[in-house]
Amino acid sequence: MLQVSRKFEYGLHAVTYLATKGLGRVVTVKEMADEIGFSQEFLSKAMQSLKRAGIAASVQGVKGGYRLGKAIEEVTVADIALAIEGKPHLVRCGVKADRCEIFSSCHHRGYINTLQHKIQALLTATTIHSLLKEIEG
Amino acid sequence: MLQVSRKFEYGLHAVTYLATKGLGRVVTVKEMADEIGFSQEFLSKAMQSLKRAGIAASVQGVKGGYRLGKAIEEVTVADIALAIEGKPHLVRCGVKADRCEIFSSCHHRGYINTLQHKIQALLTATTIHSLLKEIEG
DNA sequence: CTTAATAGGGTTAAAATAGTCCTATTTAAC
DNA sequence: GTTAAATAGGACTATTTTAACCCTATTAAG
Repeated sequence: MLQVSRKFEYGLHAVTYLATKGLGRVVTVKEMADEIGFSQEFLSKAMQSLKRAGIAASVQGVKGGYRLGKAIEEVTVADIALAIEGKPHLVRCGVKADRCEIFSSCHHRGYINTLQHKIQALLTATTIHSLLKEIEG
Repeated sequence: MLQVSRKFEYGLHAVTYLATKGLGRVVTVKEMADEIGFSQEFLSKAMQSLKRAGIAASVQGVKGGYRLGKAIEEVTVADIALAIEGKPHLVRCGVKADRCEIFSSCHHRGYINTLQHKIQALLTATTIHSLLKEIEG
């Protein structure tokens, strides 16, 4: 429950790396994987997802690599989650459709949706920058 | 990412049921499973977890069943998550131990922990009662 | 003493996650 | 222009987690 996937962790870590050790240059997946100790191939997939979402930008070819695609102040946890995991689908109404009139299944969908919105709002309000600052400060 | 498990969903739904349709009596797992359309056996496991956590109380034997173990105002989403899924372990530092000096792995653990605390605080602040009220109101 | 319920261990099936492998494309350097 | 180092991405496999099922014990009402 509410555990982040490893791919999300890789992405989060990589963004932090780019924002702290990758300023003014492009960083290869190999460097990040070596430094951090992640699987290069798998981190590569995460970077591709981040690139598609505009969070990272890439340079192809020799001397290529990744840099941030936008200011770190503008990257939220929700952005990274969306880029890597796709739309969060917290709600999975297990109630059979034909029972919907019997019990308050719409209430159910309703309040679990409310919960989802609360979590989503929190993630959207949390930038990577702010997380880094909280640790340092 | 951040998707609730079915068991958690079952538990949440059951607590709501007890709080709305189970007042002043005990409700069997069979009744809840039939009404809501869940697997009886699996819901039973969820109820056992809720009972161990004090969220539900049980009566054994014929005419037995479940009722709420505490006031619905006092049951939070975090309580149900903890009862059913165990301690939330959002953080799973994938960084190899011997790399910890090289990169800011403690920062990493630090800020993902900060994120964890934020989510936990939200779930703890959210009672089932408040969710139900938000929908109705 | 039979029946309807919770309690719970153990096993299996299905789904999601994590990781690997291979190939194509891009581009700097020689 | 050939080579080498990098991203891009499709396809596959292994592992882990989740969901579900089966079976037996225990409890208590009638």
